[in-house]
Amino acid sequence: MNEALQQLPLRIEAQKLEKAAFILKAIGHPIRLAILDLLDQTNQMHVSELQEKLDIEQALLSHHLIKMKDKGVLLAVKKGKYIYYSIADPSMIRIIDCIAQCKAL
Amino acid sequence: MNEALQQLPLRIEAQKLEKAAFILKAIGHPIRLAILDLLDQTNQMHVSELQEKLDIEQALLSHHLIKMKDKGVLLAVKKGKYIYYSIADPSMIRIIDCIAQCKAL
DNA sequence: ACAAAATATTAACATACTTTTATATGAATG
DNA sequence: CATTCATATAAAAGTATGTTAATATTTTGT
Repeated sequence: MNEALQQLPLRIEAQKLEKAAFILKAIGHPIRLAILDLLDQTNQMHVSELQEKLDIEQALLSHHLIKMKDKGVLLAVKKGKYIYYSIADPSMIRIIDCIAQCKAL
Repeated sequence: MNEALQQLPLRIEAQKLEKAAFILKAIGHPIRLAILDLLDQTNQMHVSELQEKLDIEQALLSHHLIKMKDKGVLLAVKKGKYIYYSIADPSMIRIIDCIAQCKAL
């Protein structure tokens, strides 16, 4: 990203812009938003539970979960057979709430 | 997107998920967030003003503006020589504020 | 140890996004 | 009316993303 953005009269600093864009890109997909919505409600769920709710291919769900985990959006904790996913950062929920309440959508 | 999502116990309905994802994808880029930040502060700006602030290629800026306009994020009004862009929906600003204030970023 | 269940990994493909360079359009001005 | 300024469009190239299908890994129960 452009260096010059560093000295701009933006309310959001360049580094934050990068991070925000990174997060938005990481969650900007219907399946991912659905996952976040479910995890926000239930605190945590394992993959099979999510798969049942979402009714999508196992590999596809796994892919989305891992991508979000890799990008720091989700946490994964293995408990025996299952892997429980949860939302990494509570402030993430505010973005989701914001979307959920956004009348424009 | 998966039909079955329609009957899910999600707080956010399937259609809203699609729209939200669409918007998030449309704004999930550092340059676009910077544009939104500037437009939010100034209400409206024409392309040259934005270009000066952002210091990026004219064609690149034009591309981002038009994409956001096509996706309903921005409005464009031609006044003689200039084209003024503004944020289409005020509730969009809440998402941006949310991002700006998000400590996690 | 074996089979089944839960999840990840890989490869392949299609599609979409970002950027650059070059060119076109249309409005304003001397 | 020719030029300059503001902006868009097009083409090309590189990169990233989403999806499917097939296979592998790990854990559990028998």
